[in-house]
Amino acid sequence: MDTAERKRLITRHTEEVVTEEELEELLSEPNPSIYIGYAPTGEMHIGHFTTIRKLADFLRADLDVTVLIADLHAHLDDEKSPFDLLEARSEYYRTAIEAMVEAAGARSEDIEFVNGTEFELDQPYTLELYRLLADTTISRAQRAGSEVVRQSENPKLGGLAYTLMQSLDVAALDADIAYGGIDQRGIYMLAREILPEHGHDKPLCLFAPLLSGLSGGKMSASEAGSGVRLSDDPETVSEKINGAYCPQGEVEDNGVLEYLQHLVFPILEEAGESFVIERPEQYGGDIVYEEYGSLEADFVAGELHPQDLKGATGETIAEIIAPIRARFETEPELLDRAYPDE
RNA sequence: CCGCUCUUAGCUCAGCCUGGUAGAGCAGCCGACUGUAGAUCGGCUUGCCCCCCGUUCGAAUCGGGGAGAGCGGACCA
Repeated sequence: MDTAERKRLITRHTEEVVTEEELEELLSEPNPSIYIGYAPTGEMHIGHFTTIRKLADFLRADLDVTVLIADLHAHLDDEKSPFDLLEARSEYYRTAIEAMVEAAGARSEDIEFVNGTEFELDQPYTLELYRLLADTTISRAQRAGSEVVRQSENPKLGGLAYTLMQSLDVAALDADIAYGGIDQRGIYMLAREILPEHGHDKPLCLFAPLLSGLSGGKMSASEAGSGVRLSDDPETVSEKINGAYCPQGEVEDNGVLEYLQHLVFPILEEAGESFVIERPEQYGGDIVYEEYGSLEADFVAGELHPQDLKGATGETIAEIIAPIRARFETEPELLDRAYPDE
């Protein structure tokens, strides 16, 4: 596989590469590596899946892929996860991520998993962390983490340590590329700024798009109806899609279209399938789309009605998450232990 | 260590002074209207009023004790 093809695989369906030149250069070196970190907090949803799907592309492009289960981070961020649940949630996250990778057509054994507590408590790491703490202003760290760390009237120090630790993780895991949702941009830009000052390599960054919530705002793990959970059954998926904010002809803040663009079509494309919308004769009969662009064009032109679109979208998404959902039906205790109060 | 403030619906808070067992906004749910959703209109749900003890016929409200949170001061001879 040539460099151009590898680059295409790595960057397709992403939001931003920092920088393309650096990526091309990196791909000429042996064994380039990429990592993504997840703080095991709320239950995973299809937004996570859009991001994790890409790991299959990275493997195809012959990158070394590491997934960090950032257990400490889950607690440092305003104690989103109680300390006592870190282990259970880490286990759930790892299983869910493995299932997503498998569903994306790759082998989860090809990915290296590491928990934060396996190295973030070691002396070299903590010493380096203290040096970063000594060298970074509060406002700089706050700004970098503002899209990731929970903001509150009385912010804890943990949120600031979180940001520096995530920056340091890139170096500690020896990753050439830091990958994550575009919300992580602030933190990794900080990493690019401060890691070289402390004798580490400047990481490349690759960002995935974030999906809007179905009610118009950002998708949130804590807001039950705002996104499709991986554990939702087909009926629930359809209900959520049917209830989504989806103004006719409008693309802005339209969660349904975003799901199609960033999740459904990329998967169909990979599988060589097309998107079939069943539609009553009175509204024009069934219609088939091969790619997202023409669907959006029809939608904007008013030739595709939201209700027809929602039906097909719900069904397709339910099929997409079916294998992941099945994984947890065989081991329901994974979810029960991770979220005992739900 | 000392002082002050706060704790009431999922969230933000009002009510407390002048006791009569609780309200608003937002959220949520259900209808109407749109071939979806939203918006709009109509309707509805929800509470250990932080805990314990006391006063009282009656305590969210008054008194005492305690817990949690926030802020400030002091200590730095």
